Amino acid sequence: MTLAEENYLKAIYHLEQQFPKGVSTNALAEEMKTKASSATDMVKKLAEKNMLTHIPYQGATLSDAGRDYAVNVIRRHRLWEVFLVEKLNFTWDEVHEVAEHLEHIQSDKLIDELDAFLGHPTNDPHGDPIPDKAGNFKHIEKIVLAKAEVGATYKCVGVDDSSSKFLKYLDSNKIALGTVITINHKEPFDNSIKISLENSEIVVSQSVAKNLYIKKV
Amino acid sequence: MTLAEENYLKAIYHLEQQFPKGVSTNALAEEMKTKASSATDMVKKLAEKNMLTHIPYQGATLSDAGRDYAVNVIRRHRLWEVFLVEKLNFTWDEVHEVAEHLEHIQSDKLIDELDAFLGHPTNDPHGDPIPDKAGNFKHIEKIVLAKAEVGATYKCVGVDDSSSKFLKYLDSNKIALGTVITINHKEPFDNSIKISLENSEIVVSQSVAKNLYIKKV
DNA sequence: TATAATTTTTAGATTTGTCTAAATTTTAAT
DNA sequence: ATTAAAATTTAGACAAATCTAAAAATTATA
Repeated sequence: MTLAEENYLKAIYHLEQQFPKGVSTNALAEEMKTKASSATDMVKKLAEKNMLTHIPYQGATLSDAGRDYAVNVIRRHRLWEVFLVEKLNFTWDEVHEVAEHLEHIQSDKLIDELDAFLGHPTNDPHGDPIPDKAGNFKHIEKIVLAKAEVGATYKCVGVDDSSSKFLKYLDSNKIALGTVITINHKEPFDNSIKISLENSEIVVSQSVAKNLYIKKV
Repeated sequence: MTLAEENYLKAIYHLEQQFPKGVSTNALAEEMKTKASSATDMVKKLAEKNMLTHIPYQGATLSDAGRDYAVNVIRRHRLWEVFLVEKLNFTWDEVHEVAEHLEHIQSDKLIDELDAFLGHPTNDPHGDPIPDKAGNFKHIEKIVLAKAEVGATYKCVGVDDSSSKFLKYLDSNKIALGTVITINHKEPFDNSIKISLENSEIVVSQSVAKNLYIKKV
């Protein structure tokens, strides 16, 4: 599996959550920031390698082998993210790019030892679960802040958008994973939400509310 | 700089120690396990990028920029080797291959933080010096075991050949970096050397003696 | 110093992953 | 049910890094 192939597998895996019936060429091209013709070429190649099935004009669906492979790449990525934050003083908005490179290094011993060195972490710095060696991982029952009930109390458990901009916004508002918040008011006009933190009360926009995952405490 | 370019720079840097007047195309091709025509192509490309000067039919010499770049790749490689041995339980014969990949990841913060995390090590697991951030490193005054004096006592400080086979040979004979040895006898017939270790006396062949670096204690 | 042997370079082809532009298929709209 | 729009695929081209085979330059030899 080449670097490009691994990146496509990962992209298809992510898109399958959103489009379980098959990932379209256009969606894949957009995710990979490339052109539809390139996506078609790669999908064909991955189909040849039995990593996915492709019905022309219909879409692509990962095979078991392809899904396993993608999950393994995700495992590598998330373990490196934990390493960067916990051992090398990276902040959660800095890790993604470097982990994109580290994730492609192929060595089972490397990843198994890294996993042990980190104490078998179950979640990466953005709250996403880390698959174990067999590819299994737990879904936490999380909801998006936008769907929170007024008056209830929640804990922040993850982000949908892990762009540097969004993460820095959260930092500057003292919102981190584990932060406990209470929903004070939902404004119907613009879908903004007023929340209480430990020492502050802030209003977050709809776009923030749609990208922050929370869980009832 | 692409991955291939970095590998060529490193190879030319190593060969310059042996051929200070210029690295020949054939020597470079052999080091890179490729063909002379490929080496020519890459040398031309690196000359375009001002990483080296190339006189056709004469050889290649790194520019200051090229040498700095090569030293930086070597720094990355050796720091990762230390990480693998000290933190992830790799043995000194297992690290090279994985470090070959890790060394190409481009992130100053990554390497600076890794360096600090490891406590600014000065030597890699094979005894080779690790350049600091500015590219400076100390040469230890070491000699090859083959040149040792009979009766004298030395400390093992490095290896010339870091192949798994050679390192495993040293392991099985309880020779590690830091091991103190005494030279008992040099056999003129086959240039083998009889040495004493802490709890044993062994005879090493000429090829071993030429690949183990030692230093007077 | 010619000539042979070796080394190096050039020329042209190949693979991977990408692109643009054109052709084809599917979906949507009238 | 046609036609228009959108999505997808195909065809052909390109850059990077490699290869083989042939040409050119250098070095060694007789």
